[in-house]
Amino acid sequence: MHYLEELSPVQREAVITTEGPSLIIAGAGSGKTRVLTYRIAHLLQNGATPWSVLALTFTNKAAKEMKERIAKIVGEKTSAQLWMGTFHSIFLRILRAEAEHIGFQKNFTIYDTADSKNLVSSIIKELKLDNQIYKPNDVFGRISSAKNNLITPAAYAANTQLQTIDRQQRKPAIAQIYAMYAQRCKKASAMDFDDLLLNTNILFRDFPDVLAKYQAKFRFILVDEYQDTNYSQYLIVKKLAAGHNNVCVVGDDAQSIYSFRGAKIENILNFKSDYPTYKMFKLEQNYRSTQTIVNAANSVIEKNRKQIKKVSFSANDEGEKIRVLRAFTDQEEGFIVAADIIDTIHRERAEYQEFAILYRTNAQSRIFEESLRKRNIPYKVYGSLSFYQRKEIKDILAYFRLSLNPSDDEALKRIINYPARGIGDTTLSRLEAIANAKEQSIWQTIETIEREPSDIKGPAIKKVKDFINMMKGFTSIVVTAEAYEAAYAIANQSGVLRDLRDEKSQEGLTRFQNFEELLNSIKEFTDSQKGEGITEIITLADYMENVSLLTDADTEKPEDRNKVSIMTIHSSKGLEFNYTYLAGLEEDLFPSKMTSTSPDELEEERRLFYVAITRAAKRATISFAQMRYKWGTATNCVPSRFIGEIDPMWVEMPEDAAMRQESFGSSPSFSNGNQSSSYQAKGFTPPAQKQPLGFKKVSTATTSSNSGNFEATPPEKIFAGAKVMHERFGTGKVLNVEGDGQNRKATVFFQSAGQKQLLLKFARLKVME
DNA sequence: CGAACCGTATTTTTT
DNA sequence: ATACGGTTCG
Repeated sequence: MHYLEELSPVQREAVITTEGPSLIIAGAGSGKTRVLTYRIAHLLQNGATPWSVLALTFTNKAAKEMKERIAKIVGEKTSAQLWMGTFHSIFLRILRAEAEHIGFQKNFTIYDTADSKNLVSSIIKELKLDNQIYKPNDVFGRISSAKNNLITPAAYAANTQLQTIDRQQRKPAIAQIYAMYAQRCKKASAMDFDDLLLNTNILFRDFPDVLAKYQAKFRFILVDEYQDTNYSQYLIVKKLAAGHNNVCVVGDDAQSIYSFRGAKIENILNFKSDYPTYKMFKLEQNYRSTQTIVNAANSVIEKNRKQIKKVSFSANDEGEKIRVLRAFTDQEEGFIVAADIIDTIHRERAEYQEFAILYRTNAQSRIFEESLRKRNIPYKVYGSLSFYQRKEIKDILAYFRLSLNPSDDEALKRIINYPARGIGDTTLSRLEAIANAKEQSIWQTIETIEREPSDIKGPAIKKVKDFINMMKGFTSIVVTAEAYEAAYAIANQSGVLRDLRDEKSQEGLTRFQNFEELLNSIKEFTDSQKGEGITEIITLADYMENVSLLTDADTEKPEDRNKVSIMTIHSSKGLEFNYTYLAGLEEDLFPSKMTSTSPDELEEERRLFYVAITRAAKRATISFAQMRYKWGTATNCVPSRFIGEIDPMWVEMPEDAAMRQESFGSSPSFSNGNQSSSYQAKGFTPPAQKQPLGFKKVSTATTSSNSGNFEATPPEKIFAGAKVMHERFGTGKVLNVEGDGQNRKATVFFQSAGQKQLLLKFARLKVME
C-alpha cells in the first residue's frame, strides 16, 4: 500500500473515498493526475474489476498518460481492460455496439470537422443561399452548439428563441440547413463529433434497457476536467451515474477554457445540487510552481467573478519574479526568446525539453519556428496541422473510408477524381443532384445510373462506373486482407501511390514520406494488436476505428523528446515546463479581439492567462511586441491588460529601451515608414526604406509561379485623376482612392470593363505619364 | 475538363 | 502571408 504514503492528507482522502459522489477541486499543479490514477489503482486493488471502471478524459494524451501510470501500479493486463479514454472514443465504442438501436449500421463513418464543413457548404450552395450571409463556419457552429445542447433539427425549428435570433441575423434558413445536414449524415451512414455524444444521449433516452445495462456495468465513474464538459457530456455522465451513484469528477473552475465549444463552467459549479450527498476535496497546494508564480496567477484570477473560492498556495521556493520582455516587432520577439533560451541553457545547464513557448493563436507559431531554427534549437510544434489533416493523408484515408462504407459521400466526393480520372465538377454535381433527389448515396446513384434517364453523357457514365468497379475491388479486399496489405493494395491500384511518387518537388517528397509514415503506422498498429494476444486478422476497419478520433500529439516520437515545445495555451493545459515564454501579450491578440466585448468571454481569456502562467515550474517569462504583422500588414500593438493585472510585486518590468538596443542588435525589418514615430520616440531609427519609389516588382502572393510578374506602381503613387494601365483591363482613369496603408482601394474606370474597385495591394496597375 | 490566374477572406481556441 | 473559391482560357 506504499502508494498511499506518497499522498498528502487531502489527496489521500480523495483517493480512498470511493463510494458516493466526489467533487475534487484540483488547482493547477496540485497533483490531480496522481490522485486520479491512484484512485483508480486503489479501486482495482480493493476488488473492483477493471471493466467496471469508466474514466473519461478530454484528450487522448491525458488518457494515454493515465493508462501508462496505472499500468505501472497494477500491470498492463489489468489497465488495458479499463474503460478509459476521451468522451468521444468511449461513446464511439458504445455506439458501434448498439448502432442498430438508433438506426445506424455498425460500420458508420465519422465525419471530422472538415467533412462537416464541406457538407454544410454544399447544402448552402444547393439551397442557393448567399454564402456571404450563410458562412459555412458560422452555420456549422450553430449546428454544433445546437447538438451540444441536445437540440434536434425539429426542436431547433420549433424553438422560438433560436428562430428569433436567426431571423435577426438574417439567417432564417439555418433550421432547414441543420435538418438537411442531419439527413445527409444519416444517409451517408456518418456521424460527426457532436453526434457521438448526441446519439449516445438519444440511445440512453429511448432505450432504457440499454441505459440500465451500462449503468449496471460502470460501478465507478471518473471524469477529468469536469469544468470543460458541455451539456451533452454532462447529461451522459448524469444518466450513467444514476446507477451506482459512484461518480468522481475532477476539475478546476479557474481552468475552464473551452466554452467556445460549448463547455459549461456551471457543470462544476452546480455539482453540489446535482449530487447532494457529495463530498468535496480541495487540492490547494501547488507542487509544481514557485511561490511567485502561484501568487502571481492568483492575483490575476481574483479579478474573475464566477469561481469556487479556494486558496492556491505553494510551499516551494519563492523563485524569481515573472519577467516581462518588450520587443519592437514580432520578429524581434522571436529573436529575444530564442536568445534567452540559449542563454538559460548555458547559464543554468537546462535542457531543451524544459522550455515551452506558449501563444494565443496558431498563426504565431511560424515566427518562433524561424527564430529557433536560425539558432539551431530543436523544437516541436504541437497541434498545428495535425498529421491526419494533411491533404495526402486525408485522401488516402478517404479511400479506406469509402471502401468500408460506400455510403460515405464526403469521402467519395474527395476521391472520385483523385488522381485525375476525367470526372469533373459537372458530372459530380449532376450525380449529387440525382442522389439528393432520390435520397440515396452517390454510390447507389452511380450503380443504378443507366436505368434512369439523366443528362450525364455516355463517356462520363463509363468513367464513374470504372471508378465504382475499382472501389468494389477494394471493398472486398478490405474485409479479407490484413490492414497493411489492404492499405497498400488500395494505394497502389487507385493510382495514389504513383501520383505521390511522381511528385518531384520538395513538397511532394514530404507528402510521399507522410504517406509512408501512414503505412508504417498501420503496420505498427497491427503488430501491437497482435502483441496484445489478438489472433484474428486485423483489418483496415479496426485501424480506421482507432484513427478516426486521433488528432494531435498522439503520434509522439522518441526523437521528439529533448526539444523545445511550441504550442497554443489551450494545448498546453495539463502540461508543465521549468521555463515558459508566454508570447504576444498584446491587446486584441490576448485577450483576443473577438472576446474583449463580452465580460464572460473576457473572464475566459483571463482563465486562459491563468492556465498559461501556471504551466511554469521555475520561471515564467512574458513578452509582447510593439509592432506585429497581421494579415500581411504591419500593425501597432498595445501591451495586454493582463500584464498590468498581475500584482506588481511578482513582476519585473522591461528595462529601458536604450539598454535593450545594445543587447539585441538585430535590425527589425519594416515594410514602410508609417509607424516610425513610435520607434523614434524610443530613440530607435528605422532603417531607410529599401524600396525605391517608382515601379517595383509585384509577385502575387496567390500563385507560386512568378509568371505573373508585372511592373506596377506602389499603392502610394496611385491617386485620383491618374491615368493607369491594367494588365487585363487596359487603360483607365482613377476616380478616387480610399482606405489607408495596405488596404487602400481605388475605384478605376476602364474603357473595356467599366468601373472597377481594386485593392491596391494586389492590383497590377501602372501609372501612365 | 483542367490549369492558370485573380480576388477575397482569413486568425481564437479543438474533440 | 497564405489558402481557397471562382473565373477564364486553352
